[in-house]
Amino acid sequence: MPELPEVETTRRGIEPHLVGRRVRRLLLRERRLRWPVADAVAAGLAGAGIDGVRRRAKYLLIDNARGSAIVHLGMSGSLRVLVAEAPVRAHEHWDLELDDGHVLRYHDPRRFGCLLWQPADDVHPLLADLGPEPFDASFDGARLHARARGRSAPVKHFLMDQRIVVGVGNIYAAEALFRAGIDPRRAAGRVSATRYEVLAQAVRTILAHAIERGGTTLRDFLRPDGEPGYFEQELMVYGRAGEPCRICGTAVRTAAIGQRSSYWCPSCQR
DNA sequence: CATCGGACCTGTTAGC
DNA sequence: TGCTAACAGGTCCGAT
Repeated sequence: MPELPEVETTRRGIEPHLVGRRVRRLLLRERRLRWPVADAVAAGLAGAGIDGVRRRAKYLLIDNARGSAIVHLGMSGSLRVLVAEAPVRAHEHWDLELDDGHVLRYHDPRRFGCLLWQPADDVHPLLADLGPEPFDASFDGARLHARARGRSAPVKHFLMDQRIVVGVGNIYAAEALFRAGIDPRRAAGRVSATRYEVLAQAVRTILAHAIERGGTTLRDFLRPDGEPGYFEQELMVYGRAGEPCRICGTAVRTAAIGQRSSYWCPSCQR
């Protein structure tokens, strides 16, 4: 589910409810997420005031003076702010109980997400090798072109590599490559510097627009207020196999690229 | 180092 | 209508 726009939408939704609040405790119903939830997380959070809610790549960081809780939503995770009495549904694996009677509740049927603890002044290994944020100045076509040199893997796969640039997953890789007019199967090393400049801008444009729309809801993504995201209505190729390209009318193609389903317009993308 | 396949899970949908 | 297989937004890890 969640790529950068969904995670950022989640961050913006929960931040005003969390910052300045004190955590009563972490209520864990199921520790078996991507990695077992360590006792250090509850110990790090309990009793401390929340200073901020940040996003790095597709990770959310809930900060206090002792460190940060790291949340990843995996494929099917979502967070909502609810009153503490709200009935618990299936797959709601933990609650962060706040001092104002609300809880931050985590829902994740597939349990590919995680909840980790990062002590202050420490960088968790998962965050150590991440590439630049798409909206940072260090992300540009020149960097993409340089890193792609000699790579034979498809450019779509390259764009989804979080060491190259963070936040781009299967949906937005397809959409950005469509916008840039690049065939997703093309070898990363065989895309020109000029076209990488176009692609970098396309990534920023697509992600920014998706954030404005509250992300993409395909099946179960919900914003923290329970509303779906509305970017699905604006998808140009993702999930549109056989349907006419919105630009030229050619049937949108689909095929697996690196084990992931991909969609593109064979006429607009070369 | 780059690339590939498998692994982790459950729910929904497509196809017979 | 019912059963089964395929597939789903992520990404780590080990083998090659």
